[in-house]
Amino acid sequence: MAKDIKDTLNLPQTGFPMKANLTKKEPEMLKFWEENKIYERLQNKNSAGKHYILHDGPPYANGHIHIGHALNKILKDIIVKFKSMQGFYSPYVPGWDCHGLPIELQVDKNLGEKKDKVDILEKRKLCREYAEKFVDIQREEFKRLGVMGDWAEPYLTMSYGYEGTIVREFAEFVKKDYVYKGKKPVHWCPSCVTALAEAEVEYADKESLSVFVKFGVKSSEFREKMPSISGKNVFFIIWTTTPWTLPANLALAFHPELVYAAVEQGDEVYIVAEGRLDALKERIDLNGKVLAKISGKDLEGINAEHPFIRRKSRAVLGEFVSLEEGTGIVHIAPGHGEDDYETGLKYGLDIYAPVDDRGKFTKAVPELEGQFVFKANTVIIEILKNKNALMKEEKITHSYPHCWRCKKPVIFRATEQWFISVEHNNLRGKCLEEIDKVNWIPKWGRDRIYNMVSGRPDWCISRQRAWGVPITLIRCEGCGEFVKKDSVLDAITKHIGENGADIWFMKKAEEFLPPGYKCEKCGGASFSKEMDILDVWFDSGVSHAAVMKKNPKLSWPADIYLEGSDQHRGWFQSSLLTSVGTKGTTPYKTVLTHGFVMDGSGKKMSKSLGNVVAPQEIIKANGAEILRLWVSAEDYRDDVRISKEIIDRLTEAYRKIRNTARFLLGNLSDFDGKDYSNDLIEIDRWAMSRLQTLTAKITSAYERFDFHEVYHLLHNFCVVDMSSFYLDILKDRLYTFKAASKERRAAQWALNRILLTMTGLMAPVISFTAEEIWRFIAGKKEESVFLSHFPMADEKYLDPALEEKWAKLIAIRNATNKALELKRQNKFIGNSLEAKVIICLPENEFNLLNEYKEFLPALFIVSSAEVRQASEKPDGAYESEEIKGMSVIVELASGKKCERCWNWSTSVGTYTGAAELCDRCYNVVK
RNA sequence: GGGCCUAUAGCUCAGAUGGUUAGAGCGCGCGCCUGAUAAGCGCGAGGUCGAUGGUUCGAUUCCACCUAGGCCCA
Repeated sequence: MAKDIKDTLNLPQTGFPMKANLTKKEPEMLKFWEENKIYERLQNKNSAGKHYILHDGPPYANGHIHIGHALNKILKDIIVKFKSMQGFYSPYVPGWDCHGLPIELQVDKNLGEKKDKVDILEKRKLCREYAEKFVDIQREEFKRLGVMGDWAEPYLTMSYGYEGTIVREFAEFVKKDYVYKGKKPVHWCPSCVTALAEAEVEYADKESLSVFVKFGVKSSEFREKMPSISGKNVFFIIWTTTPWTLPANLALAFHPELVYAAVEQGDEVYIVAEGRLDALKERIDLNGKVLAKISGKDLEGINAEHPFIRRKSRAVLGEFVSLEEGTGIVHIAPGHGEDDYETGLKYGLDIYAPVDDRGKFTKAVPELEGQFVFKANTVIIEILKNKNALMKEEKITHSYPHCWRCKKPVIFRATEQWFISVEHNNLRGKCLEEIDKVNWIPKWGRDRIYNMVSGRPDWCISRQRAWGVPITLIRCEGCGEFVKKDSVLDAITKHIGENGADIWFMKKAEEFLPPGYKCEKCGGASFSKEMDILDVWFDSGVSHAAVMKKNPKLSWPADIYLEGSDQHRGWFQSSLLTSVGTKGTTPYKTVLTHGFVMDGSGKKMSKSLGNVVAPQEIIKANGAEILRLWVSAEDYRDDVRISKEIIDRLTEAYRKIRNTARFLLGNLSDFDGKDYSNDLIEIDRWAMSRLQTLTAKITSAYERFDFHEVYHLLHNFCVVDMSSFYLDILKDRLYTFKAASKERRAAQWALNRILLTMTGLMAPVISFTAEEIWRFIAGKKEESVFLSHFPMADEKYLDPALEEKWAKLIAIRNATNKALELKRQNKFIGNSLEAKVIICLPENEFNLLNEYKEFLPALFIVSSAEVRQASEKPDGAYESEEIKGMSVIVELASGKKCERCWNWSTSVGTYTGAAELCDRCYNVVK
């Protein structure tokens, strides 16, 4: 019998599963997108539309993708999908950065012993294969995330065409005279006779000889600045752990903000930082009287005497000087240290390094010529002693860079390098101007890159490596002049564009020159090729030229670049420099940055801490969809976190969204698709208005790239407006009314609109699920949700006044729920349909609620409801804290429970043959 | 050490030109329902708004310093 009654209801029916089973379903959906060319069709559909170009920053083709890659690519995908659904022509051409050291090192590692024997072309071939392998791996991993794009035709910085563009852009810099050869200190292994990159350096403890050295100062230097010590025997004291760099000393650095003290000891006066006096008392027995003090910045320009070479050593200023060690005065050898080099550039000092490839002194230092630097330490100490310039020597153990191949200590040594000048042609100034034309999101990105560009040195573009695009310059063997003739540069560009950069290593220098070419300077006919490799940042930096300009689908400049905030120093800057250098303007209109992915406690992930979360694991356990939801839920402007709890919470949220959609689908299974908009009752119009408000807010959030708002808005809509309110109330109408009644059809019409809109709104984020829902929606025409237009708020249904009015009704409903809950706790009622409520309200609220008298049982989901004036409040009523003057009485509803609709009614039992039905149900069923 | 940034309930996020008991959702606890059921509904408990000083009648909101954390440099 009960079963029969149930059959008279319109219960939800759908094949849309409650359990998502994402790990299995996602690959099927990917196949659907691929086989049906959804991305391609989306592009074709919009090809006449306004362009919105997101230009992909190329990840490095090395290793599997990590969670940071996933964050970056999903963010890009959300933007591309949103813009595309809005009708913008927004093709996404992914790329990879293929050249460079990490790949070369990996190939070297694989080669083992053979690495130094294999020829450069063979090694380059292996590098290319290695990069290709990881391009393929990463491509599959990115596709698995649900990211749509031109995966079949990505850009690779190692493709011949791209290599040609790199050479052409480099040639542009040469033609415009930005490129020069200069010196810069690099890590150098004197045993392997090679430059080393930072990644090839290992730090290990080493015992060194450290020395305190006196630099004499002519007393006349202090006449004006420190008259009290003028006329005395004054010395600056320095401390160094590399005595061998003393022959290259050209300056002494002081901190501008530190105070320096002149200490009298015997007949000499020593100047050291005041803040080091205590420490030095112990270290070098410095305990004399302080005669005078002077600020560091006042010492600038004073000349000291080199202790054993006839040369001045200038007092300069450096922020890097610290009080942690030494004397607060730092010995500066611009050819042998990073700070030293920077300081040297600033003060126009020679980048001087009188040491050869094998770490031996050159003839520039006659007394040490031919001696290995580390061995020369003791000789230098002897010399210092003889000159009475040594205050103290001692052995110390400190962390020192070692070569990762031969494990021997390395040195820092200035070598010839190629540079792009940032001062030439006011490149820096122009970049700074361009920075202010860009929309930086978040806006502090502007300050960050502005400060970096303001302070950056010239761009060192040469690397002593094998894997990359060569610096394609040809040198006259006779006079050393480089050929910078346009026609020659253009010919080289053509060669490389057609044959790839390998051609540079296959042909002789002369083969790149016109037959019979003679040096324009000296007339020489013998030439050699430059063999250094271009910095890979130049490769990716010119992607705006190699990709945006060349790919006919794209346009220039890009609407947006989107990368991690580390790229303010990296790609954003190299792109800016190359673009401003050759084209005069920035290649991007907007730059959006995201933070890094941290573990659940905000700490960075590391193998040693064991807190690394791999995207592959989350995909396997929860599905890429959860990862996508995670990306949207986090505020990526700051660092984002990921943890089991976060993923668990998101999985819950996902289920809620999914189940809401499922409920809608279930209740639409018999919808006839006709227009019932004229039959809507007020709560339906309220729901429609809420839907428009949601659409407007979510659209705006997407436009502002505030995806976490999209997530919260969507989730809250499902939970608050739909599940716990509208849908809960609607069940009675949907289940118990006649299937084709206009009341029920009106509800279905609204639900259909809600479902369609929600699905479109979620599609850029939870694409798999949106597409899955889309397939279950009857009566729509596009094959994929992505081919449908992004939902637009329909003004006709937007009714703020109605929403406001209903906000009050909802408040009263909430207060009523509290009263019902008390009775439930008392076991007075269970289901709220067992109750009748009597609501007593003050004038305003009474009038409002009284308008809805007939609707109140539905609103409160009770069997009966009555409204009274506050003055009629009986004793023992529940008094609301939230709504002043409101009180509620909960009574048992009169009559009996209708077995069909479960409402209590006095009409139950009055129908013969249908004693278990209420009048409403009787009339439906009869 | 420098540049830039972050810190609000267990989690993800709101919020205030400084002004009554700081919000939401989830989770958690208690309960209801069994016609969204590995679902749905209700109620409730959770926060000295990172710490300390200062400005102010009043600061979580402004300022300074500190701590923790992050990116990039050194």
